[in-house]
Amino acid sequence: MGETGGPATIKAFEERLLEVSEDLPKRLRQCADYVAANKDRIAVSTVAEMAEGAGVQPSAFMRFCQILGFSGFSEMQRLFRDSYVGGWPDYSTRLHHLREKAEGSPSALLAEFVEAGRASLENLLKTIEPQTIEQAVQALAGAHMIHIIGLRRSFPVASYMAYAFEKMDVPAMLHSAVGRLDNRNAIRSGDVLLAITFSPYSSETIELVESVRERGIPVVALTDTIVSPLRKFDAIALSVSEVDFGAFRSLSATLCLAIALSVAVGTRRSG
Amino acid sequence: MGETGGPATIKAFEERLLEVSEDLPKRLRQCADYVAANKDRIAVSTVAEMAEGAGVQPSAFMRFCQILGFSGFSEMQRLFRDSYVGGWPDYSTRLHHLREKAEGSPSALLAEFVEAGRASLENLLKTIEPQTIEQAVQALAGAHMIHIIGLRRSFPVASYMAYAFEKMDVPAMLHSAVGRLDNRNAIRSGDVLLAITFSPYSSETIELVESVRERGIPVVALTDTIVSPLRKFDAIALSVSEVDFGAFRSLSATLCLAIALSVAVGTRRSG
DNA sequence: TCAATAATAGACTATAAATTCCATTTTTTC
DNA sequence: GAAAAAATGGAATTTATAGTCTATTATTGA
Repeated sequence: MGETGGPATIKAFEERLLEVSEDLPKRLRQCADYVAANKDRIAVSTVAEMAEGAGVQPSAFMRFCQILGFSGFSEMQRLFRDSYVGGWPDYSTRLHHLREKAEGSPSALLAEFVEAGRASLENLLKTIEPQTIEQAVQALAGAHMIHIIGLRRSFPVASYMAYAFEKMDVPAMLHSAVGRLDNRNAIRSGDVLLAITFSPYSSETIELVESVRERGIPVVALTDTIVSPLRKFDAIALSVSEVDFGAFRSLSATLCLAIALSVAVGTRRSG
Repeated sequence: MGETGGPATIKAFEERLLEVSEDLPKRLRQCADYVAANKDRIAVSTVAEMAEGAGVQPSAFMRFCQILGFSGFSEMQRLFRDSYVGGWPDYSTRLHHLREKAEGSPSALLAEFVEAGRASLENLLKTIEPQTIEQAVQALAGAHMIHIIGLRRSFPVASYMAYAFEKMDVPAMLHSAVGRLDNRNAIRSGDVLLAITFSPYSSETIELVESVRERGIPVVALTDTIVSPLRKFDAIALSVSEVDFGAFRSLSATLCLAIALSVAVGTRRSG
């Protein structure tokens, strides 16, 4: 195994990866993406594992290693094994460390939000009732068109769901109130409204829900707490309580629920 | 490969090591001493290497592993490898399988996303470098105006940051490409561009970054992995790797970083 | 010192992993 | 739209590595 001209340092490796990954055929690009996102795995995985992770055949992964300039996987792995600095402290130690260190520093802040996010996620699983999601999925999957509304702090959630539905060929429309245009007449019988709102609840959203319910159109709501004003309108309500830190919340749990709901609806429709 | 009763955690391993190493014959004691001092090497070494390090024969090292309660070296190594890649057991493939089977009630799907979100958050803490966030905060806090761009899947993140900045009275402008309006001339000297993009990278974002960098305006980037095209443009890049489900990710980690960054900038400015 | 016991080294075998090769499919080019 | 080139998947092959077995050496106690 003589020296082949592969990258000799992690830095050189990264540069080479960047340089090479410009135009790469499909499978090899998958390798590049997976490797970029999981560099740390190289040292402790087999080709087969890496290949599976990247969603390709082991032979494809081998070719990828060679394109990078190595003689094969083993040589590439050696680079990572040699520069491996293991013994990272575990999550809770790191968290503690970050929190203590320079209170108010950006990374201490990050640690707080990460912790809040984790707590929220845990809580989400505990509080969500399977049958309620099931109802929501059923309603949304049967809709001609899904109308999504969510303003201010809920707008990110609304826009992400709109994106997800679009990707899965589910007919959906985002009511974004751009230019104060009101599209409520686009909501027709057979459609469903998906309303997302958190305290303080936007009046626009509440109003839309109210007017739509009067016309007998089903509403699925993503909201917080059980006292949400949306409860009055007999909607299928999924409530998420997000742990907040300061005035802001990380939205981790909300988005998790949102994306799970979207994917469930998407697969239900095509299935 | 049946379950052998070896230590199941690093902690248990350490206890067992301590307990055992009281009275051990010469060679086995060498093993114990070497392992105690080089626990991190176990994950990336072969028996032969470990044995050489300890100054014993491979077979002696094997016996040592068995005394610790493992079936052999491989089993002991697995403990260290698994704990290194930390609760991130091949989510991409797990979720992939889940989708293929289209099996999975909505709540099972939710559980998967929650689990993926949790792992992503842990990983975020592990990979983010405090000094890079610090740089980003500094750049953003010193800007006259923060211009935010993030399209498609990144749009939720962009819009949430715009919302957060607004709430904290930080001058910020969201470039949303509504109506294909191009606002690039609004970006002036003294401003900073905050670009958010994830694979597949929107060409609009890349182009904007490129044109802005040519004018010498600083760019802070929120992106995934090191192969992101934004790397080329010498931006302050914060990379988050998030587990995805086909085209979707729960964005938990990304939003956590985004909100932490926003709040840090907000307090830095008013402080 | 001698027997009995335990420990060790080194060779041997089984196994798992890396790597290569080629038929098949996909993409490009004319 | 056909021919050429490139990319891919999967099986076959080779190599490296873990794990086992046994003869030899050290250690202990009488």
